[in-house]
Amino acid sequence: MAMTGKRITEQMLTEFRRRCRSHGLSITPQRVAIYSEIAKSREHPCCEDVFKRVSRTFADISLDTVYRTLSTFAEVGIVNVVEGYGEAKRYDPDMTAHHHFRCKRCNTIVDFHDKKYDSLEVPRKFRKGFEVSGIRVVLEGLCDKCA
Amino acid sequence: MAMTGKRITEQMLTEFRRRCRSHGLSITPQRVAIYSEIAKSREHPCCEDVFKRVSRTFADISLDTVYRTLSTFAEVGIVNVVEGYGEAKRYDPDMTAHHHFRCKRCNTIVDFHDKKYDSLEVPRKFRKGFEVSGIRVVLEGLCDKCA
DNA sequence: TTTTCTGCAAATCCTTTGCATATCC
DNA sequence: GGATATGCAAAGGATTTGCAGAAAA
Repeated sequence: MAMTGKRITEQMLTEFRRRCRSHGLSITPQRVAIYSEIAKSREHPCCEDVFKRVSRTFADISLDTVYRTLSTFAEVGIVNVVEGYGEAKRYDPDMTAHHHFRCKRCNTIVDFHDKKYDSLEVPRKFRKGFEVSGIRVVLEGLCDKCA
Repeated sequence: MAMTGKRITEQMLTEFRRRCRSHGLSITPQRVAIYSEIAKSREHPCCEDVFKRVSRTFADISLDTVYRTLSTFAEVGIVNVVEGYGEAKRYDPDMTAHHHFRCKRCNTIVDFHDKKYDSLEVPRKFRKGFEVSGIRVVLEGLCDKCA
């Protein structure tokens, strides 16, 4: 069962362009290529990973464009930065509520959905004064390959 | 209500020494100083933070000793690396199960305990093959000062 | 006395920045 | 044409590493 990429649809691209416009971002071939690559991914790639993949079809894209672009995408809410533990920053194209399992050994992050986890209440302590915009459960341990 | 440091007890130091021994680590004044400082902390300091504080009483400790030491402590389970989003690595002396609130603006991390969160079940998907050793809920948003 | 640590300096890795040119709107 | 993005090269911050001397077991 290989890790297969997600399929990217025309609607996703349309929505992407809409989002860029609404934030005053120009739509460049580099951005489309980077978006397409990250949107297809499942393993929360870092900039270097994305750069390598985009390079296959966009030979003269530069690494710093990838850094800049993913950083911009994160700012405007096209992607998320995933929680990390000191290594290179990794990005997640899935903006819907979901949770993570992280393997301590190989650093794989597995996304998963779980109704119970989604319905967790914000503890009383954070209901006044604080503004909680997201809840994520992070499981930590060894994945099936490493265990 | 200022952020006050935790008190460090003789038992904690004893336990710290025991742990070092059991992992074959020598007990050096630098390690004791670093341990004492991180054990007192509440704000998940980075290496630089710890270095500054330890330097006050241990003038000629070097920054890379702090890097090496905290990294070693994390390996043997004396401290944890907290989830981060691209900034400097931060450490947490609290090894008991607990959860985090993270402020997106000022990066403050607030520890909290919650019975309900502690009793979350591991989803079926991760019960076979995987080894889940920890569950942490991370709330994200704006803290009372930033909101 | 043997092993392990520390401090120093240099190296490395990841990421950001300044600037001139090219591209988008 | 004016604003914005890109590529390149250089800078920056965080972290690691090699090594010789110092301290711990």
